[in-house]
Amino acid sequence: MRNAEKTKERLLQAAEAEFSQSGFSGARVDVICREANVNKRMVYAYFGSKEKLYTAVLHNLYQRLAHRETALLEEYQNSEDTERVIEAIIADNFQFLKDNPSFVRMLMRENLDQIADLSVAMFEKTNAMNLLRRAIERGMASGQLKADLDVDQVLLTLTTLCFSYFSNIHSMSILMKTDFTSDEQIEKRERVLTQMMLSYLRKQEEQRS
Amino acid sequence: MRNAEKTKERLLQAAEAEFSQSGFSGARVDVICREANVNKRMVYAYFGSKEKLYTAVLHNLYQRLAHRETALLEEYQNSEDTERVIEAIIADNFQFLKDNPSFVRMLMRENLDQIADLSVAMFEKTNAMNLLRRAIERGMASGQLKADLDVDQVLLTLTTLCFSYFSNIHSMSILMKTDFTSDEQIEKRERVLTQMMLSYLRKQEEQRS
DNA sequence: TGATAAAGTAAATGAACAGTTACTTATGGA
DNA sequence: TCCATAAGTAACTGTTCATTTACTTTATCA
Repeated sequence: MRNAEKTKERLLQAAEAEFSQSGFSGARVDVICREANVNKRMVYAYFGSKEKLYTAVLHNLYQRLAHRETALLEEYQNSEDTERVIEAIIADNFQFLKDNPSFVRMLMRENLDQIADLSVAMFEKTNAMNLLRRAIERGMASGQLKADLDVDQVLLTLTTLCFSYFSNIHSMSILMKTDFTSDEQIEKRERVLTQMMLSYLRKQEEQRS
Repeated sequence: MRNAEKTKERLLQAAEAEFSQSGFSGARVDVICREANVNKRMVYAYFGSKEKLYTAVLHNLYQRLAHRETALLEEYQNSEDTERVIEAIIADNFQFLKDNPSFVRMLMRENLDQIADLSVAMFEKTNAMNLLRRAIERGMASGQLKADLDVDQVLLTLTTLCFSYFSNIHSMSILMKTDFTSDEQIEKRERVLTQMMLSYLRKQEEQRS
């Protein structure tokens, strides 16, 4: 009946929903407690303050991301097939962002608010970026990809294209009168982006349909 | 000494700064008043409520955008040169987003919060999107561009790439250890994006260096 | 079994804040 | 010049909310 771990877990989950929905200052500790079915007192017992609860939520989300990235890295770090690696990274990104809408929202808020130190620390450890960078550099060296690519710009483009599909999905749906939140549209977007990026990166003579 | 118009204007400007900085619930009416050097009472006399003040700020920003877009439309709506039109639209987007960081922030917040009715209404009137659509369709018909493009996806890509450079500029600067806010980097990004999009859209045989 | 520490509750406290009220001062037309 | 009205001020009100306090219940192990 009494279980500190479970209670913490429920608080964390409710907090993730509330903070990603309403932001730090918009979020209500009372709402979090109501949703979690936990007494307000426990927030302070377990987390210390609203702010520390927010940080815990953020930390938790970055953990999930890091976990996926590690798996991806292990699978592909020795792959010679540049195009497969790029495809896999895009696919992984799409899957993660689709499965974790609150991650998308929290990251948007981090971009708006101040980029908490925690985020800075996590960004610096990110693996997928390094994997992608190495894949592109290897592809350029081996002649699979164009030789004159600006690697940083390519990374920027690719990362940005994945993330912003999800972060601007609402305004874009209105702007283009299409529901981009459907699975069908998400899959389509992934396909289009992958093809576009590959066709841009590939050497001309290796161009395929 | 007393001037209702000037007072309103000062309030609006201070409100734009405060709302885009802190969001609706994070923004403090007292801060807006202090910055504007205006008594709190006047917010309620002139705008009615915090919420209506927010709406006025948003409206004002959309007006600025619409103004630019109309000018762009007049200049390019009859142009036959698809590539020049695309270049001009990207250039205009970059200029506007660079000059109006609070627009970027407010739009991010609209995406996060709920997309106010006002935003929906403004999105529906947007001109640059239609101009771009027509330019691409014309380019496809005339054979300047690939014939099998998915126009909606291209519009999505282009709009997104411009906006998200500015909206994610902070996390990206950290992630890639580069200050993307400098004029130099902004110009570089515009150049790279323009070239990338054009090289992707062009028919293969018309490919240039 | 019963004492003690952990888990949980309900209600209070006080600060921050949006919105109001009652009042004062400047301005411009009669 | 004076008065009607618009512009502006300062202090107050009521609410919302994060955080605390004082108290109760449950579990565990000596």
